[in-house]
Amino acid sequence: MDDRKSRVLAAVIDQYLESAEPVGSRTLARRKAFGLSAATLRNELADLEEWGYLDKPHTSAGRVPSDKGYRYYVDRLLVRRTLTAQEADRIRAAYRAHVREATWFLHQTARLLSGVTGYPAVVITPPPPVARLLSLQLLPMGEGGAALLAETDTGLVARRVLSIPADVAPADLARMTAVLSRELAGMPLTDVADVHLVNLERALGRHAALVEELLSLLPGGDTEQAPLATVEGFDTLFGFPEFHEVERIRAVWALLTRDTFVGRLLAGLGDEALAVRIGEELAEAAGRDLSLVGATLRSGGHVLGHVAVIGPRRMDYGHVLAAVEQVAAEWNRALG
Amino acid sequence: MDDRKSRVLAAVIDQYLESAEPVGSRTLARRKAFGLSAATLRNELADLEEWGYLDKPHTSAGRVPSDKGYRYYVDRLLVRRTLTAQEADRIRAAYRAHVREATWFLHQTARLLSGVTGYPAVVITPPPPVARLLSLQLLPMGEGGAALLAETDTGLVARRVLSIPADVAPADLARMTAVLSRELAGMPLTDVADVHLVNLERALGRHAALVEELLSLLPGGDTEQAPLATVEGFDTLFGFPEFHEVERIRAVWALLTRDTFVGRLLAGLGDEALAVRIGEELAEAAGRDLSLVGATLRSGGHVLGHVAVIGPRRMDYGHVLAAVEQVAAEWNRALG
DNA sequence: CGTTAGCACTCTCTCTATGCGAGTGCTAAG
DNA sequence: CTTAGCACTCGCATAGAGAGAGTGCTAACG
Repeated sequence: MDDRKSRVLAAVIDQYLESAEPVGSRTLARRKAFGLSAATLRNELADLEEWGYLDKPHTSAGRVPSDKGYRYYVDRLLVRRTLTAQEADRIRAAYRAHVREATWFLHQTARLLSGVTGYPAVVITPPPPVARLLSLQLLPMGEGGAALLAETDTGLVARRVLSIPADVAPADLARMTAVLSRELAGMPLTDVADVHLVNLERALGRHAALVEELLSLLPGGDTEQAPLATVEGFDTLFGFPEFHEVERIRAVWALLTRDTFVGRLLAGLGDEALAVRIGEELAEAAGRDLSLVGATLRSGGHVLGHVAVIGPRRMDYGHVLAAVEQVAAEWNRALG
Repeated sequence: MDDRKSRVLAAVIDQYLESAEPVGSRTLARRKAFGLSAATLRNELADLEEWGYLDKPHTSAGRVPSDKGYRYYVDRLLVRRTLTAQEADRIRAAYRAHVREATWFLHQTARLLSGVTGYPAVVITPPPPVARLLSLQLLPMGEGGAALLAETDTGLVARRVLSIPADVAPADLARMTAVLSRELAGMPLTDVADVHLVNLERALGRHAALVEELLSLLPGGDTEQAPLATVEGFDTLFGFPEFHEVERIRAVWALLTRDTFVGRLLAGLGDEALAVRIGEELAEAAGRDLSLVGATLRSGGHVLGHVAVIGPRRMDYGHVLAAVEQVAAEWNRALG
């Protein structure tokens, strides 16, 4: 792949990112100043196609980048764009808040990314085994109520507000808190829901069953309905020609809301700081038209979660990469 | 409107609800056993059209119900269906949880309604002025953290977990809690964000500014990004032929996620226990193809919020009405 | 030997014409 | 009042023609 071919490939991709339509030799010769005729470009295009960097929708159409083409483009040809001052400010401002709830922050991060890039964004909370319980408090809360607050070693917090039977006194709650803190410290959050400690039963007597039930409502318990993964900015997809048929949109929606998909996808990023997945690399038939730019979010050494922009394969990779990078950097500065 | 015309109107609507296609005299005569010929039905249809109960997409098409037709159908012709045992069980089970956070319950309710009916569902939290602060606690939470818990007279709870400067000791938090409880009790939640009490400043000294900032993060404060209204089950719309063009879907999405729309819409239900809004009754050009079946949710005498199923105007009103009614009843039993 | 002009060919997309089917309104007879 | 018959109206699907854009190949050029 010599230098000229690279430039041709880049030109095709740039053009296609803009127009969403197959790029022909003629338009290419006219638009970009190659100093080459259409005929010469045709030869170059034929080579690039043969090598797998370009596809042809049908015999007499122009060329369209293939996964391999995009991959080469992202890895080697992309001119890394910097964000505008406004965009950078917006990202910085988002991480100045005092709030430090995991879900709130993750939502915030996804919304921010979607807003800045104009594509949908997804986030996922830590893979369950990671978050370990640090402290656990059961606090009286109004009449017949109690708040269950759990802090984890990722520095973030889970909570539930519950109603409890009338015969449980504040003193009982305090005793429960003491027992729970002692018994559960260091336990993965996932396991808390299934806890059935003998010690617990001895210490708490008749309230043991109640406490167990309450614990099952913490995140990770099967009654926790809040999805681990969330999607923001889905509506941006309506604007792209590749999703102008309902079936396409529907397929993407189904994919993004299928509870295992986003999770597995982002978990697949492992601990790559900045990752790009293009088309079939998503390992999902329905995701053939999609690409992803994701980052790993850490807090205190742990992988806390992943965030990613998911958009049409025909994505403005330069811009998105810059945005994701910046967001990850701010996150790490604020919570790392 | 004599009895026979009513039966014809009902037949047209029933048929249209099923097929989503204009109903002609011929099909009507064939399908439903009227003992009348197509020609006679044509006369009846012409009358119903003249009176405004039916529309014609174009001269030589069949008839389609108008808003007025649907309205008459819902008010007088509808045979009230009962839910299946499974559906009823599902609804009952959903309200057995111990959790009593407003947002959790509202999400749950919307998800439930969408799941049972097969249409999208929306909920909205109480109109701001209603929820008044009962108690407010600031609790130490791990290192450099604090939980701000606010309970309101609607029996539900708002909370934030925040980070605080290192020089704020647990004792400081306790003092703040005492001051805040005294000063803010009874205040509408909305106003808390804007609070600037002289008393507060005297009692808290150098921490006053911090507390004010923290308070602004409670719901109602403008930094609270969580939407008041939420939509569940949007994807059900993909299945309906009336939304087979992206533009339609997009318009509905825009409507449902426009932060003022669902709010105004549901607020418009006032305190009607069970309300139906059809097409133009939604008072929104883009909502012409939609209908809504909503209920008012109360807790302790207050209107706590509204929940509604929003779907195509061509909706299974009988089923949806039964489901919404049942959900509202269970809600009131659990939280009323 | 790389580059370019020319040419025949392919394929999609748009436009137009045509015919079919479903439905209507009207009229006249039962 | 009901019904059969009939002429008429639209929408929609199908087919054919033509334009436009693009391709591959060949042969000439510097």
